[in-house]
Formats: sequence, C-alpha cells, structure tokens
Amino acid sequence: MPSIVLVDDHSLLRNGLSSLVESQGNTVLFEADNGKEFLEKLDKNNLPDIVLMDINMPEMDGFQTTQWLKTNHPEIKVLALSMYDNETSIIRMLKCGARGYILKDSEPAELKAAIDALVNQGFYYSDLVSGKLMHAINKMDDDGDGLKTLVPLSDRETDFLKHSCSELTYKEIADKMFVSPRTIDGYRDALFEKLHLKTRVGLVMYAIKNGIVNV
Amino acid sequence: MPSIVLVDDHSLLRNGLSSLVESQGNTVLFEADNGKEFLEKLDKNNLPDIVLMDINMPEMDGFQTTQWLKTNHPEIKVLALSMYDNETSIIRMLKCGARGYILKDSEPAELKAAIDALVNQGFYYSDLVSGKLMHAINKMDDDGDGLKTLVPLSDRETDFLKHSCSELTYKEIADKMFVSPRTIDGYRDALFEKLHLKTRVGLVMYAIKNGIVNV
DNA sequence: CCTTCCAACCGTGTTTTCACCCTTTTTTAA
DNA sequence: TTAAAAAAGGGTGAAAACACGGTTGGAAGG
Repeated sequence: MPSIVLVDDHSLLRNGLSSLVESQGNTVLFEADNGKEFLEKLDKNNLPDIVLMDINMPEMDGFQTTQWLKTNHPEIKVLALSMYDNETSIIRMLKCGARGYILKDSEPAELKAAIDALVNQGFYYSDLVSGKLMHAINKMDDDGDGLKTLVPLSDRETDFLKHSCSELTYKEIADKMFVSPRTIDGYRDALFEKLHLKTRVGLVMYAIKNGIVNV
Repeated sequence: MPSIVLVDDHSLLRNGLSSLVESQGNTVLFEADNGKEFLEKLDKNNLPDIVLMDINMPEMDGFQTTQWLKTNHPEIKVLALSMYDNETSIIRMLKCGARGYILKDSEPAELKAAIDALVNQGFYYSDLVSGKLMHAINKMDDDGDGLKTLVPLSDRETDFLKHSCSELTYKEIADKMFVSPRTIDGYRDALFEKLHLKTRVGLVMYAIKNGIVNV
C-alpha cells in the first residue's frame, strides 16, 4: 500500500484528491499547501513513496520542490500534477526529476494507472508526455539548440518579465528596476533570442504559460 | 439532504469534490464536464438544489450555463467555483445569477458553509465577494460608469481580443479579420476606452484574466 | 421623414517598441 | 591569471503602436 503526500495550494482539489487516492487503495501521509510547508512537514523517519506535486504554488513552486527532492531524497517519486499541458512545463518538470506528469482534467483511472506505474516501474509516461518529448526532440534537431525549451532565465530577466506583464513602458520598467532603459532593451532582446519571440506580447504570453506571473 | 450537481472540466478535481461534498452530508446527483454536458444530463423530473459551477470550461462556460439556469430554472442555486479572485469574473458571475462564489483554494469548511448558506438563506457572500462588490461600487461612483466592470464586448471585439494575444501586428490581425487596419485601430481604441486600458499588453492581460483566451 | 446611433474606414502626428551594432565593467571559469 | 562570458550602458533608424479628429453608409426609433 503506497504512501502518498499531496502538495497543492488549492485545498478543495487537494482534499478531494485525498479521498480519491485513498479510495484507490493508497495511504495519504499528509497534505501541504506549497513546497515550503511540504519541507516542514516531511518526516525523515516516515518518508512517502510518492509525492503528487502541483506546479504553480506560492512560496515554493513545484519545480523547486521537485529539484530539492531530487538531491535530498531521490528515492521519493514525484508525480507532477498540472493544469496545463504546455511543453516547457513538462520538460522542465521532468528535468527537475519528476517521474510522471498528469493533467488535472485526467480521469481518476489515469491517476490510478500513473500511481501504479510509479510504484511498479518507477515512472509513468503518458501519451501526452511522450508526444511532447518527441516534439521537443524534433525541435532540438531543427535548430541544433537542445536547451531551447529549458533556458534558464536570470533573476533580472525574470524580474523584467514580470514587469513586462503590465501597462508600464520599458522606460518606466527601467526606473522601477533602477537601470537605464538601454539595459532593459538588452534584457528584452536577450529574451527574444532565448525564447524565440519577437514582441512584448510574446513575452507576456510566455510568462503566463510558464507561471512566471500569476494571473 | 441537499442534492448537488458538479460542473467542472477538471475531472480529478470534480471526483475529489464529489467525495468531499458527499462526506459533508450531501447527495451528488451527477457530474458534468462542461455546460453543454450539464444541459444534456439535466433531468426535469429530478432537479438538483445546488449546482457547483466552474467558470472556465470548454464548449459552454460557467457564465453561459448560469445564465441559462437563471432563465430556465431560477429555483436551482448556483455556487460559482473559480481559480481566480478577479473582480470582473465575480461581478459577472453574480450578474449571471450565481448565489455565491468561492475559490478553489478554499478550505473544505468554507465549501460546507457556502452550501449550508445556499440551502438556508439562498445565498453566500464571503468576505472576498463582499470586498470585491464594495470595491466595484466605489469605482462606479468614481467614474459614474457603473457598467464598467461588466461591459459587453461585441463579437468582433472579442475576436480581435483573441488575435491580440499573439505576436501578430495589428495589420496582420486586420488581414485575418478581413477589415482595414483602421478598423482594427477602432476596435482597439474602443476596448481601451471600455476597459480603461492603454496598451496592448493591458488587453492581453484582460483577455486572459477573463477567460477570453485560454492559456 | 429625419435624427440618432453604430460600424467601418481614413489621415496625421507622436510615442513606444524593435533591430542592429557598439563599448565598458564585472564575474566566472579554464 | 588570463580568457571568456555576462551584465550594464549606448546610438540610430525603421516599424509598430497609440491619440485624435474626422467621413460614410446603413439600421433603429421617434
């Protein structure tokens, strides 16, 4: 009987999920509202087999938390649970050490299948995940830049990206970030290059899809 | 024992929610994936007391479905269930006839309180909703335009808004919509006016927050 | 019938955004 | 410790976005 921990900031979903996975024959060790709370509640003498991990959370998100688990408790298997099926999130989550990825609009049967697969085979790659992986690999070949989908953004760039999702002009953003407008130009151009975009709207959509800003 | 129907496209959440509300002493009549499915499943001889209604759904969203219920079965009480706490959604949902509005990250206790309130008093206005309503009223006084938050957009404007959430230039959008770039200018200016915005990024953020485009 | 309203369209001018090419300073890594 | 990379700042010009003030033609209502 696999022991499971739920990490998600939507407590209605989390509670419901809790009864669901228990009815499917699992034990829920505890629940946490976000990554930070999860770390606090984690008991070294009673570790879970599986963590059902949301991605977008306040305080400490799914990427960070999964990464932490990868280095500190690699034996704990993470099943990512997300609202969205965008490629970058999937790839990034797998990069951080997740063993599977399912959407919140999956059927309960798929959740069960995923948990079983994690217990028995150690991983669960749904058609969705396989498809996205395949697509990502194809794109890698296209532009010879395999890192494309998982470009790390610097703190300043992330900060700039957040400010871009507003009606501020670049000059105003420069003021808020205490740098010259030219520097902002630099951040923007760097992001255009990295993310293969060409307009500010593109930046905004990227930031939202990847949870850099919260809508 | 109040009978309840769940309408939400995230079946994991829906299933979990189902066991949760049953454990709280309610009957779940049925579940539906979206508004359209809900209408199909609705049995005139066995109507629910309460509908737990998600807002963002494919096919037919929470606004439309609630509106339909308001005209066809006003005795059925709708409790809106949303990810986001943005004012326009709340106001619009109440306008459509919802008797309450709770967030998906509420505690189960709040869900129970809301359902009880709907049964006993016919409505549930949480602090969140009251606060937003108050704020909306204050803003009404500010600009003398009470309709501000619930401006109806024309089909063409909505269409334009969707296209705006891309890297297309206005000229390219004009081509796609088979009108002159000047007309697009007009749509944009009209939306700026209606929504109190001044940049394209503002439009994009509005479209996303109000579910006009799906991320 | 006339007026009002609205959608579509037009012109002009300013501001913002984007592209491209550049230097200096600081940090990182071989 | 020296080479390379990253971060910051810069200039110019073209393209896109925005502001404002118009025109036209058709539908709705007094």
